Amino acid sequence: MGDGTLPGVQSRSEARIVLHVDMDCFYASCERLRDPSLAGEPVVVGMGFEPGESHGAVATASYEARKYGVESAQPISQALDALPRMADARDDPDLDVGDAGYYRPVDMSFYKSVAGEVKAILHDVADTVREVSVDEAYLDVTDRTGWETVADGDRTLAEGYGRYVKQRIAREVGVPASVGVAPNMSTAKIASDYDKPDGLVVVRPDRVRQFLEPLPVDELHGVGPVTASELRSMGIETAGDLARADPAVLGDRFGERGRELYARARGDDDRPVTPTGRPKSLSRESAFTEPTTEPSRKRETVLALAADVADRATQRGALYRTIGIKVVTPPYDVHTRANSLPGPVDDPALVEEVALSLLEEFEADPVRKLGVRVSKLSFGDEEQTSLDGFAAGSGDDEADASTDAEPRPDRSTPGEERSSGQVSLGDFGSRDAGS
DNA sequence: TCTGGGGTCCTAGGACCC
DNA sequence: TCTGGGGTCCTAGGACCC
Repeated sequence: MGDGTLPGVQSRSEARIVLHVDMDCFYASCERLRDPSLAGEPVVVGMGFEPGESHGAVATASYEARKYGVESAQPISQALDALPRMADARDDPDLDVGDAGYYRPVDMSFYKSVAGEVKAILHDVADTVREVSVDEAYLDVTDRTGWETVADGDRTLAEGYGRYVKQRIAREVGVPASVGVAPNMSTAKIASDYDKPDGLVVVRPDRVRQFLEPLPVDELHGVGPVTASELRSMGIETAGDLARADPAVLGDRFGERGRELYARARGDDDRPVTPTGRPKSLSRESAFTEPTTEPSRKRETVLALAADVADRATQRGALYRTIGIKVVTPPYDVHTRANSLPGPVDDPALVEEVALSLLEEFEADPVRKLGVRVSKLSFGDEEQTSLDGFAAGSGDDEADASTDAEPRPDRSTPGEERSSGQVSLGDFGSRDAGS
């Protein structure tokens, strides 16, 4: 440990510097941004909070609301039991206004606009930014700062940089963030979570192992309830236990993931921070208030979801090669069905048709939730692996690189004459439809 | 925990090909 | 109808994450 105690000096290290930026209860913070009177109040944001709706779940709870036991993913009914609506508390003499909260419906487009301001800062402070979700990103700032300790002893330049990023977000956007700084992604992720909200946790390269050592396994990214309880049954409670376990045994038990977890627990993670990529799939789903058997309701729902997904794909310039559905039957059995096409298309009518035909199998089943998904996406500006000799512009395809907003202009009228310019679809879906 | 919505990655078995 | 191996694609399901 006797490194770099000289004033402002180099303990020269090749270690990377990765920041994980995690916005604190982001949706609630956004709500406070447009309604400052919510500052310091319990705020709950979720689906199903519109007047007249009674099912849905919590997307985000402010830390004040969490004190009452409100958690994200909690059913709305439970949240309301733990923390009544302010409006109800005012009307009801039995309820205490001091123990009530503010409920807001999710307003994604607003949150995205706030997130856009945050992202602009992130791209300004880092060369490489990987956005994981609307409220979370990894940054590689190796070239912008260093692991050198500064004069007063224990602090590093990297810590100052992390503080700077946090403060810029707070000052310029007005929302709090927690930042983790570490030599790799998995440790940075844990660090940002370590002192939420409004945290700044720095894990120097020489302290990674001791930082991870005492953490319960389920705080590792990638360890959920199933893996955690299996690990515990093996006597592995902490990251330290995991780091000392036999990697071969972990490999046998959990496959590739086991070996990966072992490495992460030891602080070994050399995944580079790669820029945010294209989506791999697009989906839309919705739940019924209660399970339904009615075939017509199911079909209508699937049609609406299909139209929605296809529309989003079109807007994002995505072509899809696989169309699938998801059917959740009571108690909570998830079934998926999918069909792949001979080549990528942008064809809303086909999404509806395929989704409906896949649904037929569940005609008689009670269903609590339905979803439609398109996957195997490709994008207009990518190199088009030309399908069965169709060669979308054989010879000179760099010419249409500019048409990325409208990848396949030939596809116009949904319904009639499909596959005019696209790959021929053959008798898609006739697999179980007979003939 | 009686469970919302949008994603990612991994695995396993089968079809099919050489 | 005993049988080899290697590779790819597809589908379904599972675990996990925010």
